[in-house]
Amino acid sequence: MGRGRVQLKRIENKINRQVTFSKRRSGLLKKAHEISVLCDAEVALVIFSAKGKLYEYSTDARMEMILERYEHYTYAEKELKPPDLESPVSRLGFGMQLMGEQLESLNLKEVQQLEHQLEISLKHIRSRKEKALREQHKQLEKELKEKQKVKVVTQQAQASYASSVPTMVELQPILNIGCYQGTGGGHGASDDAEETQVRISGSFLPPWMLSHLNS
Amino acid sequence: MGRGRVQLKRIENKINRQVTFSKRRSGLLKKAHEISVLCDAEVALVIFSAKGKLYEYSTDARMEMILERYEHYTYAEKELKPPDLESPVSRLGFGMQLMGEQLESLNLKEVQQLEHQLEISLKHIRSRKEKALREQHKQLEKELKEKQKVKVVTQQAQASYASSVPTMVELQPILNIGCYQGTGGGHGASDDAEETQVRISGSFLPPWMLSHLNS
DNA sequence: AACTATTTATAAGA
DNA sequence: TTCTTATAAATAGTT
Repeated sequence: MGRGRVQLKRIENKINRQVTFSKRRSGLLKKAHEISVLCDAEVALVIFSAKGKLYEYSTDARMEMILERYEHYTYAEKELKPPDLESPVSRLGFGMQLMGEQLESLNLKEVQQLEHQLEISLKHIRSRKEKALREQHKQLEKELKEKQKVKVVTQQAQASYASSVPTMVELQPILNIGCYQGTGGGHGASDDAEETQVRISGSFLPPWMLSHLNS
Repeated sequence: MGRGRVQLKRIENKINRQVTFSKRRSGLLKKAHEISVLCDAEVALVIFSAKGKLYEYSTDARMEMILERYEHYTYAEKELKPPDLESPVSRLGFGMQLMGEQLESLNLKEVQQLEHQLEISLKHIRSRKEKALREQHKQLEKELKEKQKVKVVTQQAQASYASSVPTMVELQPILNIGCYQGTGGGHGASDDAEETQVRISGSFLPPWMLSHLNS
């Protein structure tokens, strides 16, 4: 509507884009209000400008109620999604994702609280990792000794090998390498009985790192 | 737009209302998409028909994220309410808590993945913290300069007039209350062209909604 | 921020 | 419902 046809693509000229945004925004808000009144519909409209400023319209100023109604309406759909969204890890991932989106808008205090929380969590995780590592070491050592025993039994003269059992220090890198293998998007073929999924949205990377892959 | 002028009031004829709803709905969705693409804006539009059917549009199908962004943006206004358990930060905290409880049951691989994710997240958070710190610093410096300016002015005033003349500092809050400026339906940031609006009982009303009040 | 030439949206009719 | 068409509205480019 105007002197030229509209190409549906981002207006590159900044001034032009700003002016058009201003004009169309008021047009959109007006039309949202009109359909609401004329047709007895309930409308919620949220617009963030490119600069991040918020504009909104909602029927009878009931934004929260309409959004709640929306959440309720779409609730069933979300529950069917594959990953268990209620699992702690998924919830964590979701929180992280949302936080990534909003990081820019958090204030200093919030950011500091988050940092603190993450540090604590990281400490717990590492402590747990150490324990898991130790357990695996023990297991491997045990298996090695078993093998050694067999060797000793079958090759009775090999007693000198006993001192060559790998130490913890030597084992470490092997373990690390072995355990990082094949984690990309796959879930362990291990016990599915446990609900302990670490997979988040098909990826282990925080979603905001992948944002450039999205359309 | 059509063969007759539009009265902004509910269309009483049911058939007519339904037809108009259908037409205007598609028009509204189209325009929401257009402003989103043309102007690089983020839009969330939710429409419930009178019969309760849901129609929606959101930029890049990111409805949930846009609504979260909205919730966060308007958080300040809702500060009086109990903590929002659905907020990303709350959600994150809850996830962390549950995860702590379940840590023991994670295997080594899962724990390492979690550690990795947390490290990345921490990096993001810290980067954001740096930025927030810098911003706060700038703001403080600015305020200091302002105060010093005022001091100079008021000291001069008090020197030449009676001491009962209000200082700028005392006047400021009064001025702010008396001359409240709406921000074009937007909140916060001072960018984007402004538009005069009237705030009534917690809602911003744009000029076009008040047209029937004008003679 | 106003002003128009045009394009778009759409009310009514078929 | 869908299409057609006359007209009202929105708005792109200009001043």
